[in-house]
Amino acid sequence: MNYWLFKSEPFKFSFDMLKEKGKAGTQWDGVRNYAARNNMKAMQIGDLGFFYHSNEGLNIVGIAEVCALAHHDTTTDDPRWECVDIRAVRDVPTPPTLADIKNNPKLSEMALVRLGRLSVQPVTPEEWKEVCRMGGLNPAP
DNA sequence: GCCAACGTTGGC
DNA sequence: GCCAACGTTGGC
Repeated sequence: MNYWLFKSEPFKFSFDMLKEKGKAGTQWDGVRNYAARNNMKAMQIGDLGFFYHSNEGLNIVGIAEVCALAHHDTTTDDPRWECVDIRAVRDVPTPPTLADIKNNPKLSEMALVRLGRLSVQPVTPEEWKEVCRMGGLNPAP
């Protein structure tokens, strides 16, 4: 089991919209970055990921689960681009903000801090536990 | 709205 | 295959 972080602008696709998709979830399409795509190709069914709102909110608002392995992104004809499907698992009770994360020395190596523009990021188990603790999820899922 | 970071493109 | 130019992202 691995941990990840999905970034989205809430006015384009928010965590609430993911929740409305229900158990079937939705394909995480539109990613046109090789590093982000490679992360998705490495995902397994049942992997968990934080759902981060960029531009507005700047916080980790929910937890999502990978429910389909990487497959062709149907929003393009280009065979290079693949994506996984994810579904909402639960809200984070007290969403940690980017500032909170930057202020936590344990999280100074997080991709969210170091590689701000990467839209799909790996999260280490230590970072996962720490962010869950900050978010009011204890023990971590 | 500005600007820094960084990925991509294209000329050589 | 290098590197400058350019475009996009995203925090502030």
